[in-house]
Amino acid sequence: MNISHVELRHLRLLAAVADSGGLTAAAERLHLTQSAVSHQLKGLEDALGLPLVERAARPVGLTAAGRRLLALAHATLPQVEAALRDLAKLKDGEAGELRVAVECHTCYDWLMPAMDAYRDVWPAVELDLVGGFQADPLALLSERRADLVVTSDGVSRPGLTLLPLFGYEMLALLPPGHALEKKKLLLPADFAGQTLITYPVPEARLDFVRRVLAPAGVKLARREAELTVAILQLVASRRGVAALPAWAVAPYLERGYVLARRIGPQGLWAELYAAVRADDAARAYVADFVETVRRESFARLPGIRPLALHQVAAVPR
Amino acid sequence: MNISHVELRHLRLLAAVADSGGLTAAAERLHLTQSAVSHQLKGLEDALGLPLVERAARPVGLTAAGRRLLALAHATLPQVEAALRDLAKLKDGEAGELRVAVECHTCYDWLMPAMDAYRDVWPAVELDLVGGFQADPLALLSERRADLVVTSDGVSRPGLTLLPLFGYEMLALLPPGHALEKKKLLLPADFAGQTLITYPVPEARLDFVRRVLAPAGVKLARREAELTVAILQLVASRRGVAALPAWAVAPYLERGYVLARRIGPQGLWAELYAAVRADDAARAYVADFVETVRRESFARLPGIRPLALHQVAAVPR
DNA sequence: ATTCAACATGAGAAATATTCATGAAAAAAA
DNA sequence: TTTTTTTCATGAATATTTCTCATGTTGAAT
Repeated sequence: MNISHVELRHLRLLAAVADSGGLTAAAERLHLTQSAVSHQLKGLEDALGLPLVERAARPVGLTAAGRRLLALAHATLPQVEAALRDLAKLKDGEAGELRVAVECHTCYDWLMPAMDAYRDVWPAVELDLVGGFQADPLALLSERRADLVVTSDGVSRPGLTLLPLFGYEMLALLPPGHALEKKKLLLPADFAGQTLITYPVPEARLDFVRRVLAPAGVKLARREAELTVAILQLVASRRGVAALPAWAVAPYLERGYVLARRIGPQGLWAELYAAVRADDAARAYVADFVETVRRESFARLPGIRPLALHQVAAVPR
Repeated sequence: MNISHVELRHLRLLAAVADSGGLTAAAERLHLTQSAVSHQLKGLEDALGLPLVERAARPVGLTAAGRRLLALAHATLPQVEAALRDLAKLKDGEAGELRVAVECHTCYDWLMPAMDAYRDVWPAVELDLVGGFQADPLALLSERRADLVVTSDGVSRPGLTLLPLFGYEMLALLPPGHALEKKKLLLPADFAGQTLITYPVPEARLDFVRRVLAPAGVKLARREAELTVAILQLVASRRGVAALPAWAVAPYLERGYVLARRIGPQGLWAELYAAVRADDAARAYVADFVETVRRESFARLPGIRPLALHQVAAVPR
C-alpha cells in the first residue's frame, strides 16, 4: 500500500482504536475481527513508515504520528457524515414524522441527549415521544400510533424491521456493607432470600428475573418503584437489591452510594433494538435516527457494547 | 457498496472528473482506465442512490448531489494532504536542501508559482535555484551542485531517478495574416523557407527541430532570442515563426497577438521530468516538491497532460 | 508457574477494484 | 447525410485487497 492510498477506512479505524482503547474493542465496534484490525493497522503503519499505536499500554497509546492522524480523523469524519446526511436529504427529502415509543424506563437517560443531537441535524423532522405504558409496544407500529419503538425484544415480527442499537450490562446493586459485598460476582443462588426492587412492570419483562432467577428456580419478594433514583434510594437504605443497566447507575457508583456486582461469570447482558415498520427502515431520517442513537450512546454510556449485525437488520443501502 | 463505504478514493475521483471535465480525462489523470472510472462512479452513484454527474454535457456537469460531494472533497482532501505532509515530516524531518536546476527557458513560468506554494508547506527546506546555462544539466546532480533537475530528457541514467512531471503540447506560432494561417494543422513541409525563432540553445535541444524538421529533412534559417516575449515580438512582427509550449503562449493567443497551429495530426508533445539522485527520490521533501509541481501545473497550465507512470519512476512508498 | 487477555501472523477465502474487449450514443468531420 | 471520432457504459475475466480462520506470541495478573 502506498501513502497516497490512505482512506477514510483507516481514519475510522484509528478513531475506533483510540476511542475504545484497544484493537479488540475497536474490532467489535467496527464489526470486524481482531485480526482484520491488526492487519489493517499494520498495513497503514507500513505504508506511512511510522508506528501509530503503542500496543503495550492499556488503554493503548498513540504515537505522535497517531495523534496527528487522529486529529485528521476528527476533522474530516464529521464533515463526511454531514455531507452524507445532506445527500440523504437530497434523496429522501428533509422532512418526516418520527413518533418514538420507549419500552424501558431507564432509556430516557440516553434517549433525550440523542434526540437533541438528532434535532440539530434533522430540524424538519417532526419528532415526538409516545408516552405511557404499553402492554405490547410493538403493536403501536402496526397501529400507526408510533413510527419507532425502542425494545429489548430481539425477535423479529413480520412487517417490522429490527435495527440493533447496543448491548448493555445489567449489574446487581447492593447497599454498602451488604452480606454479598465481598463476592466479586453473584450467582442466582446468592440472591435467595433477598427482596428485589424493580420498576412496576410484569416479571416477564424483567431480564434479571426471566433469564437469571427463574431458570435457577429462585423466587424473590418484590418491591416496586417508578424512578431509578427511587430504586437506588431503596437499595441504599437496605430495603433490598436491584438489577439495573450499568449506564443508569454509573453516577451513583462513583459516589459510593451503592455497590455494583457482575451477575454470573460473563455478566448479564441485555440488548436494545429499534423496531420500525419495514417500509420505513430505508428512510434516511429513520436510519439516521438509529445511527445517532448508536453514536451518542457509545460516546456517553459506560458498559455498553456493539451488537452484531442482526439477521433481520438489513442496513439501508 | 454501502453508503457508509464512501472513501477518499471516491472524493478524489469526483474531484478529478469535475476538474478535468470528463471521465476519460479524469481516468488519465488518476492513472486508471476509463472503464475503471466509469465503474467506480457508477458504484458510488448506486450506493448513494443519486446521480452525481450529468454525462451528456461537455465538460460534464454535476448534479446537486455531485456538487455537495465535491464540496466535501474540496473541504477534506487538502486536510488529508496536509496531514500526510505532517506525517512525512515526522518521518524524514522537516528540513533539507533542494537546489533546483532548470534546463528549459519557459519553465520558469510554472516553476515560480510552484516554488511559492512549496515554500508555504516546507518552510524549513532550503530552496535554491541553480542558474546559468548548462551543457549537461543532469551532471549537476552527480556533481552535487544541484539536487533536482527539470529536464525533458526521459532517458534514465544509473544513479538517477526520473519523476515524471507532465506532458505538454508545442504549438507553431504565426503572425496574423501569415500564408499558413488557413491551415488547421501544420506539417514539416509547410515550414520550408521560413525563419525559425528560438531560444539560444543547440538544435539538438529543440524538440521541434529534432523530432519534426530534421526527420523530414527540412532545414530552416534560425534567429535567436533570450526571452519568450522577445520571440513572440519577432513572430508578431513577421520575422519568422516559432514553436513554443502551449502554456507559454496562451496569454498572447487570447489577445490575438500571434496565431497558434497544431504541429502534425496528433500535435507535437514533449515531456518534462524531475531528475534526482536515486537516494534522494524517497525523501519526503523531494517527493512532495515533485507532487507540488504537478498539482500547481495542472491547476494553472493549459495544454498539458499527465505522464504515464514511468518504468524508472518508482514512486516513493 | 500458570492462566488469561490482547495482539500478531500466515494461509486461504471472500469481496472489491481494475482491465480488457466490446457496444452504444453523441458530436464532429467529410 | 454518412462516416468518423470521441466518449461513456457494460459484462466477463483478472488482479488486488481485505477479511477470516486458526494458531502463535507476549506480557500482565493470579
